[in-house]
Amino acid sequence: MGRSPCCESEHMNKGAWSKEEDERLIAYIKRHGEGCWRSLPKAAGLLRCGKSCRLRWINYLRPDLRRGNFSDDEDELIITLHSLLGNKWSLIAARLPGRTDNEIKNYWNTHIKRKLHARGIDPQTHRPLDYTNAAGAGAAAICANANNGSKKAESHSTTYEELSSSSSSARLPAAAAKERLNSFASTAVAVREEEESTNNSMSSGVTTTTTIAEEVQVQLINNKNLINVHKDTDGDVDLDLSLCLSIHRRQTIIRNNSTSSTASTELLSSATPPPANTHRDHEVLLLSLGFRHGGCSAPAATTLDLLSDPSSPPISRASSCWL
DNA sequence: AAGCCGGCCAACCGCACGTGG
DNA sequence: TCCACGTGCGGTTGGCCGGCT
Repeated sequence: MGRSPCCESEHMNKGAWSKEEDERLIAYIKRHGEGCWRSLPKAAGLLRCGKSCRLRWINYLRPDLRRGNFSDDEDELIITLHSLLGNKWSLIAARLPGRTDNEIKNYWNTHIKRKLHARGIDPQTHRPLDYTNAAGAGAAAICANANNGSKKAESHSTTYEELSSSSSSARLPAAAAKERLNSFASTAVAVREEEESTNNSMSSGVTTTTTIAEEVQVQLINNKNLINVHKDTDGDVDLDLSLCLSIHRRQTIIRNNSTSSTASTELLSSATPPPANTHRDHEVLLLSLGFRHGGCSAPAATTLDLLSDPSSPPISRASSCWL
């Protein structure tokens, strides 16, 4: 069953790489760039499978790698990101320039786990060890789900009901989440107002449909996309993830250029549309907004609804896994 | 000095995903 | 829609090394 291994040939080298192999690989990639890993070994004259070459390059030979000990700041960042993302090492590595997923994974298993145990914290659940032991099946199920990123099939079935029916400490921090989202929506409005005040005429124009008072609706037409932030009169907030990504980028650009309105305008005009890999960008965006990952990935172009009260009717969308 | 043991980490393995035919 | 293929990801393995007895 399945495909035969890529390196089934008996004539392939395995195990540690020699200096000569490293040099060959580096020289080849310098000349031809990364990619086409399957055909690379033959072209580079290496008796290795493509996977092995890719791994060696990414984890060891890449020039932008940052070797050496992890700093305390990196430790804390890894712990924080792990509490948000679970064992999504590649996502965590993406937030630590120069570090690889493999390196972080190893570091987690050999250092940080012990460090957290010493602090009395369960490294999987990020809860106090005594609490974790007594938390019951509900919380355990959620934590297991949160740390089961690679086994995706069932995680999308997680419902608000399931989350809120588990132990009280595992319940959604609905009020806090709502507050964060409201804050983000307000900032989005501020961005719109700033754009209007600068009276810029960029091609990705801005249209306003309502006032800010009770109902906020921001529509930013960014190249081919429409950004929609909607705040109901009862305080619930909806926003389209793929599109608030653009808002987020605009915010960043504006912050970085707050001293020069001209520069802001120019940069805003060149703001890029959401990338192809929106799935991952949604996760990064939500993290940056302060949301906690609850076990599944945000699907592309979905809408995030936050309910103001845990007693509200359950939602069964995948997006409900963002807490 | 020799043997044992545990930590560390590079590398491997199997599976899932995205894409193109 | 299905399948094959290339690639990426997370879990696991195994060899090396240093400390301890």
